[in-house]
Amino acid sequence: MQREKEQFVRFLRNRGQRVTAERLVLFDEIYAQHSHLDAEALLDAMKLKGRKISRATVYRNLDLLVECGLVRKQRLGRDRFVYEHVHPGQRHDHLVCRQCGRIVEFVSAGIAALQGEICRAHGFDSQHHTLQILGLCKDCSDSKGENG
Amino acid sequence: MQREKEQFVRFLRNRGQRVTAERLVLFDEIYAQHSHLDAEALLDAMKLKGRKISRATVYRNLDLLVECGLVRKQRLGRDRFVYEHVHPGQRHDHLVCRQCGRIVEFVSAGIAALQGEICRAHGFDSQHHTLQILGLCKDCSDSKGENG
DNA sequence: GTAAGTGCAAAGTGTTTGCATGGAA
DNA sequence: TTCCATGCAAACACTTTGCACTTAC
Repeated sequence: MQREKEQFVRFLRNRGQRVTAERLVLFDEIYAQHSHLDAEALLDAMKLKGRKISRATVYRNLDLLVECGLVRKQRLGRDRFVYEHVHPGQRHDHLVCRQCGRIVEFVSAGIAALQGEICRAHGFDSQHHTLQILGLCKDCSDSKGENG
Repeated sequence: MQREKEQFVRFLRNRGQRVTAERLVLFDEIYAQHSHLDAEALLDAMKLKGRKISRATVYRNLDLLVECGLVRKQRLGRDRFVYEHVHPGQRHDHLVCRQCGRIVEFVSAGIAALQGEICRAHGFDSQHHTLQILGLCKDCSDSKGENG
């Protein structure tokens, strides 16, 4: 995380952008949490810490982190964008529970191979992929079985 | 398509819902086009045919077709939902060009296997998946090479 | 000191909803 | 005749933007 923070600061300096307290605090929060955050959750987390940051600043800086390559922005089932810090090397995808919204990460070597193969076949120059598997997590499908 | 239309009509009757001119026209349009439509495109297509249908009706009936299982609703790269009629049997995924927005379908047997495997490993009861590969299509990456 | 960042509120975008009117069964 | 469907406009949820004030450099 220290390495990533330095990367972020370097990125800002290179572009003549400023290293503000808000940016650092947001960075810390995103890296402190392992989970998948949306703007609202981030806003709440900031408020809890007594560090109120405006919604606009949250959105603006999330985009900045995405540009920097440190954060990934995706829609996972919901209407909102979900942000997660990029794990070095470890490319993962998501299982999303339609009932409770739980998001589980998984890593599968097979997908990278598949992606390459498909792109070759269609003359695509692929940058990345998004794979979501939607369904019911264990807890939800168990409790569904009990009621039904 | 005739078979699907009958399925739709049966679906409506079973639920005590009505077979309206708007519903049939929308159905026809979605099945006439092979492409991936958003609500706006559908609205425009209707207008072009001199058959004006309100935005609300378009959205309401797209949802109905999704419930009926004849239409798939997804976000593909863009902010809008994209709708496509379901091809019988042929499960496919999408390549999305980030430059021009072109959407190319592909079928890969490997993904279904992967999906099953991953769900088993995580105790998930999977309903379906969405795989998007984002990148540059051949035309866009060629013209990029020329300019750069 | 100067340009970039922030907060606020207003504007955008895409989608959904409430309600009066119209139309299928 | 009865309700469901439609159209319209207003409401919605999330995100972006304009502008005056603040602050990093």
